[in-house]
Amino acid sequence: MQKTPAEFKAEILAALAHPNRIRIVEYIRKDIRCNCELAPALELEQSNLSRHLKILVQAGVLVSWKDGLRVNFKVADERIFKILDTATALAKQFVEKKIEALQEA
Amino acid sequence: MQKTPAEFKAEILAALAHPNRIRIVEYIRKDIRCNCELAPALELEQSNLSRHLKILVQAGVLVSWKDGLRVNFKVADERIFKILDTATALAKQFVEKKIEALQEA
DNA sequence: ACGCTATATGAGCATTCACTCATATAGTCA
DNA sequence: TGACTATATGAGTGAATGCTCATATAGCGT
Repeated sequence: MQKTPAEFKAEILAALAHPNRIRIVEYIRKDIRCNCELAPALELEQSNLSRHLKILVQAGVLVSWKDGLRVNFKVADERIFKILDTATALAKQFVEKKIEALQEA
Repeated sequence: MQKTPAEFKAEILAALAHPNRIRIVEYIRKDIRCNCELAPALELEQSNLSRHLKILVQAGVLVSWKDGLRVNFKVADERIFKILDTATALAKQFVEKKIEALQEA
């Protein structure tokens, strides 16, 4: 079945729309990391991390390649960070507005 | 319970990460729309649409105000479109790369 | 071959999500 | 007031998600 444009956009956003996946992407930033390094750093269970990484790769957020036993990852495109940074700015502004509204009341 | 930074970012992305909600936001773009106009235009059941709109408002993607019987909506911030447009560009590029890879093989 | 390390995946579980139908609420107008 | 319109919400359902434990696979070094 053919995917609609909205479905394509939703897919990449859905891949990013999870706290642990955001932590993974931000931890990797410009460096190259392997699964084995991420698990202890982010305190994620190995199989859980592996599944999150798979989701990110399948959505095109990360690219991965094998290096012996390890699988390395890097962020596929700088624009991923633009999305995250914009989301951060919006979230921050939204929370601040809410606090303002509370203080006025 | 205190929300982590990653959770805040994930929330706004999760609000956007659904095909129907993307369609809603893109239909509204810069215009002001009411629930009653969106339902037939997007072919969404009224209660379903109402719930999607609630999610978008709660995440700060849309702002709403009452006007008589109607509830009107507009997109809260231009940067929402930056996120959507970037996601679109990334999705497009990713699909194209996949097709290339298939043709090489 | 063996053991060891890194990663992937099957199965099961609890939770959340998207949807629909029916009903409730709120505002308008005669 | 009552009829009508617009929106919200309770309840139920099936599907998807995130997690964990256990097991499988794959590549290394001895």
